[in-house]
Amino acid sequence: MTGHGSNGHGNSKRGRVTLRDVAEAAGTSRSTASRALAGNGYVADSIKARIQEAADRLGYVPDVSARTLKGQSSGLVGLLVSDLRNQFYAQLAAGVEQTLAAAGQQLVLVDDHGSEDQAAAGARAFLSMRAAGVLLAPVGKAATQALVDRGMPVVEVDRRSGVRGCDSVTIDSELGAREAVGHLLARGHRRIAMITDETAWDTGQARLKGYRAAHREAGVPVSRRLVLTLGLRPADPIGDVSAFLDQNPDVTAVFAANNVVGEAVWQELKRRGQRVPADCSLVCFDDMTWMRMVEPGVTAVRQPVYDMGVRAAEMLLKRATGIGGRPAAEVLQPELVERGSTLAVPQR
Amino acid sequence: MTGHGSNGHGNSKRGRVTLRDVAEAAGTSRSTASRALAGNGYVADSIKARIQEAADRLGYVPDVSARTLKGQSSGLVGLLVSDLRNQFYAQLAAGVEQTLAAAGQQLVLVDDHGSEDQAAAGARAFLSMRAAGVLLAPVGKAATQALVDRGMPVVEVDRRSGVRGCDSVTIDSELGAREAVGHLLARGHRRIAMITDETAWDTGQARLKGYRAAHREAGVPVSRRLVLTLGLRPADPIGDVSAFLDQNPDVTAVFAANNVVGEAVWQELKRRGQRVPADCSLVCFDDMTWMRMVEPGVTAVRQPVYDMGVRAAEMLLKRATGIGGRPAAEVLQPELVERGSTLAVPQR
DNA sequence: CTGTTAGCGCATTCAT
DNA sequence: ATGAATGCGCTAACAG
Repeated sequence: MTGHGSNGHGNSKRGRVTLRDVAEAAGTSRSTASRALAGNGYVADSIKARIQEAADRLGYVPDVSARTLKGQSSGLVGLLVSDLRNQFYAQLAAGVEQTLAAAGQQLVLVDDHGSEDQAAAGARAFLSMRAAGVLLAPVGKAATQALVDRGMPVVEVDRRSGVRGCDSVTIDSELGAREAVGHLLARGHRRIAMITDETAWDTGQARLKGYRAAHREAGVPVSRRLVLTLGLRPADPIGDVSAFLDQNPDVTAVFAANNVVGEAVWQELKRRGQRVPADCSLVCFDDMTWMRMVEPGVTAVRQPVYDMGVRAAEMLLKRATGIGGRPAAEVLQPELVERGSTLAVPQR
Repeated sequence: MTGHGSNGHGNSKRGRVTLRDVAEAAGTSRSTASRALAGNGYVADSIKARIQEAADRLGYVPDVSARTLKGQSSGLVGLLVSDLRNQFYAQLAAGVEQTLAAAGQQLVLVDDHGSEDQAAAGARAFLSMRAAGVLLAPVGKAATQALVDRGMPVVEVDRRSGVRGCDSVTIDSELGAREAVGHLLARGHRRIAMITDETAWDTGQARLKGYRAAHREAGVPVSRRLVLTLGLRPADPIGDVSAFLDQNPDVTAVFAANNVVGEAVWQELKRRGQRVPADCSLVCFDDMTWMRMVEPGVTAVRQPVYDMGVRAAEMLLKRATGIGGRPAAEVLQPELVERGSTLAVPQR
C-alpha cells in the first residue's frame, strides 16, 4: 500500500508540517507547543500529551534550519579526510560516525583528495552550515587556521598541522616505525628499505625518524638511497617500487610506511616471483584486512584507527559543549603484530 | 545618515560576519549585497566589486540555515548505509561524495548498522535538516516510505525495499550469482555450497535465485542443505562455516555471497589447512582488495560499487533539481573476474 | 539598477 | 502555566 500522496489533514500550504500546525491542531499557542516538544519550561501534563499526540499524528519534524538560525547548534559535525577509498579513512569515519550518532549529532563527510583547495572549500562549507565542530586530517595549515580563527572547535586527527588552538588525536608514528624497523634489525637485516608516500607532513616525518632511530639504536648506518618516497598520488607506484628494487638488489627487507604503499610492495614482490619472507621480509605500517588474509600474514603496525575516530569525536563533542581548557594532544599507541612476513635475513 | 546608534563596527558582537556587516562596510543595502554575492539580479559592476571586496576582507561566510529557512535547499544530501566499516559501503560513499562535491552539495553520512530503528532515526534527521535528497541501502520499508511520503527525493542503492515512488540503482545480483556458480559447474563441481549473510532482502534472494538458476541450466539438482545463511551480524561466522563444512565434507566448491562471508570462508579454509583450489574452490560475490592480494587470487564477481555511488548521486541530483518523470530503476552489470581460486573438481 | 518590506520556523523573552 | 511579541540571517517581492 503506497498511499496515494495526498493526506488531506489541516496541514497548510505545502506539505511541510510546522510547529504552527501542531499548535493549531492541539489548540495551543506555538510557544507552548515549542516548550512541550523541546521539554523546556513549564507545560501542564495534559496539554503536553495533547501536543505530543498532535505532533505524532501530523508527523511533525522540527526544522533544524530554524533552530540553528535561532542560535542553537546545527547538530552537524564536519569530517575532512584525504581519501575515503582508503580503508584507513573509512575506519576513521566509522568511529566518528558511531560516536556522533550516540550523541545525536550528524556527520558531514568531505573528501579533499589531498588537495588544499578542496580542504579549504570543505572548511568553508562547515563554517557555512554552522557545524558544531570539525575533525580533520590536515593537508596544510590553511583549513585548520581558517576554522580556528573563527572560533570553530577543531580536532586534528592522524596528522597535525601545527596550528595552535586546536586539539589533536594522533598515533605515535615514530614509535611504531621504530618498533617495526627494530624488529627487522633484530632479525639480522642490515639493508632495510623504507618506502613511503610522503615525508612532508608530521606523520611521514615521524615514521622516517623512527626508521632512523631504530638504526641508530642498533648501531647500523642508514643509507639515503634506501628511502623511497612515492608521493601522495603516484601514477605508477608498482612501477616505482619495481625500479627501486632493481637498483637496490641488496635489500633484504622492506618497511612500508602505510597500507597503500604496502599493497604496491606486496604486489610487486609477487609479480617478480620473490618469496616473502624467504627472499625479502616485509613490515607494513597500518594493519589492513588483506595483511591477515595473505599467506604468510604480513607483520604490521596496527593502528587503533576506529578508536582514534571515537576519541577525536569525543574530544570534539566535549569542546563543542563549551568546555574550555588548554588544547589537548592525545597520542594513541600502535602495536606491532607479528605474522609470517618477517624472518631472519637469509644467509647467502 | 541613519546609523549613528551603532556601537562601532558591525561585527563586534559575536565574531560572526553577516550580510548586514558586509552591506554596511560596502555602503549598500543588504539586498544589494545579497544579489551581488549570489550573482542574482542586477548589480552595477562597480558596486558589485566593492561588495565582493568587503566580503572577502571581512571573511564573510553565508549562513546556510538562514538561506535554507528562506526556502532554498540546504545543500545537504543524506546517505544511509548499513556498515561503514565494510569496504563495500565505504566505496559507495566515496562515489557519492565525489559526485556531490562536484555539484557543490555536502554528504551527510549515517550508519544504521542494519537496524530499522536507526534507519528511521536517520530518515528523521534528513527530513529535519531539509536534505535535498536521500540515498539509502534499505533495511526495511519504513525509512524509505517515511521519506517518500513527505516528498523527499529518494534513490535506493544496492537493495530495493519495494516502496514505490523512489529511484534505484542496483547491481544485477542474480546474473552475478548465476555466472559465478555457472563457472563452478562448468568446471565439473556438483556439490557447491552457497554461504550467504541473508536471503531476506531482494539482493540476497536474487543471489540465491542465481545459484539455483545456474544449477537448473546445468541440469544439476540443488540441495537445500548446501545453502548456509549466517545472518546479518553473526556472532561467530568462522565457527558457523566450520560446523557447516564438517557436516558437508562432500562440498568441492563454495560460492560466498558477499565479501564479508568470503572473508570468513577463506580464513576457515586456511585454518583447517585446506588448499584452495586443490581441496576446495572458491568464488566470492563482491571483489575486494584482499582477493587479489592472496595467493591464489580469489575468483570474484566484481561490482562497480564506486560507480553505483556516482550514478545514484547523479540520479538524486537530477531528481532534486525538480525534474520529474517516472521512477527510474537502473541496473548495473557485474563482471566475473577469474583468478586462481577455481579449478576443475579434483578427481578422487 | 537599488532600497524597503516581509517572512521562512523556531526559541525565547516578557507579560499575563 | 500559557500566550504575544521578537529576531536569528537571508532572499524574494515590490517599489522607486
